[in-house]
Amino acid sequence: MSIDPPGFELPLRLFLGFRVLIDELHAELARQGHPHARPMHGFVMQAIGTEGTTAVELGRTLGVSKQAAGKTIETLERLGYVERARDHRDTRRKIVRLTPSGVDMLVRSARIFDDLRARWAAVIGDERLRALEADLRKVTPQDVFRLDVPGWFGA
Amino acid sequence: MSIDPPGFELPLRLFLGFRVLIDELHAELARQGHPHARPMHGFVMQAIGTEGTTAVELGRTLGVSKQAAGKTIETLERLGYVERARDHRDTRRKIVRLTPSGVDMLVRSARIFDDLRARWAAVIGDERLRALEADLRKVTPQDVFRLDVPGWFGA
DNA sequence: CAAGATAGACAACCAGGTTCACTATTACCG
DNA sequence: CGGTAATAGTGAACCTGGTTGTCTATCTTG
Repeated sequence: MSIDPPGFELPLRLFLGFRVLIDELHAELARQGHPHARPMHGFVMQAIGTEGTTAVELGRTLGVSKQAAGKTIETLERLGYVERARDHRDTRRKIVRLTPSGVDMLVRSARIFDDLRARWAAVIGDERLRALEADLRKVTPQDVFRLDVPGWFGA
Repeated sequence: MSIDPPGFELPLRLFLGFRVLIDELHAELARQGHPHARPMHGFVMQAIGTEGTTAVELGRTLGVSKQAAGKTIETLERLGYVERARDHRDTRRKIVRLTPSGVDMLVRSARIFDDLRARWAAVIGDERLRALEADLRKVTPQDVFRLDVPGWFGA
């Protein structure tokens, strides 16, 4: 029959948990040869997927304008994570595809996230972690990609 | 004996949970007369506290440069949430203090966060919510203010 | 009292987002 | 079949909120 914590702790803890995972991911990615990876890069590349996509499509997936998506693609291209080729069936379109380096980054990220999850499981217990994930699924939207991550904070 | 979800779901769910709470907070704040409140404003004002602070101090608390803290204070000042007065014992310093409107916003935020937490409790159960918070405390840093919230995502 | 530290402010820059405007290409329909 | 409408990409101008560097004014201290 303990007293409830103040309501503002919950969002803070959620955000801190997110930050801890993301920070550790990128520290480890840097060690594994991806020092320029940024939090949103992996996320965007996941949205690009193995099939490739276009700027307009990516913008829709991420919930940002096509111009913003275009800028992000440019950055990723400079870093060598994606490449663009024109679509021969529709010469307006430019297909964005992951390069081997981009795929490597995603593969490593997946492995690191699994390791981090295992570390959490070791701390709080396997059952509790699964319960935590199940509970969060109940109070969050299903569509995991429409984070509107970029820019949501200042808007 | 179910299969573990992929590790990348955990950070996403944490972030989504955070976003849901913050978005609902600001929708409700807008309804209650604070339509210009932004996610970081409440956070920064919490860091300013009832005692007041200075730009340099605030920057240290938040983990940003004093210039960035100064810009944020300007914004808050334009919105009428804080005011600056010079310190008579050290005329270099300018003390930043919450205005009544700023205090009102914080008070309302606290109440709304409590309500939102209660809604989560109704969905996943009181015990489970407490367990979730307790577990997150185990895997996140104690110092809740050094979020480095502003700008961490792009850096 | 001179030298160093500190507070605040200004400028230039960067990242990433927005909207508006424009071109090139494709799709549709009378 | 051809003209109109829709779509893909790009550029420009602007906003926010961060950064570093520099400068002045004001303590603080040896």
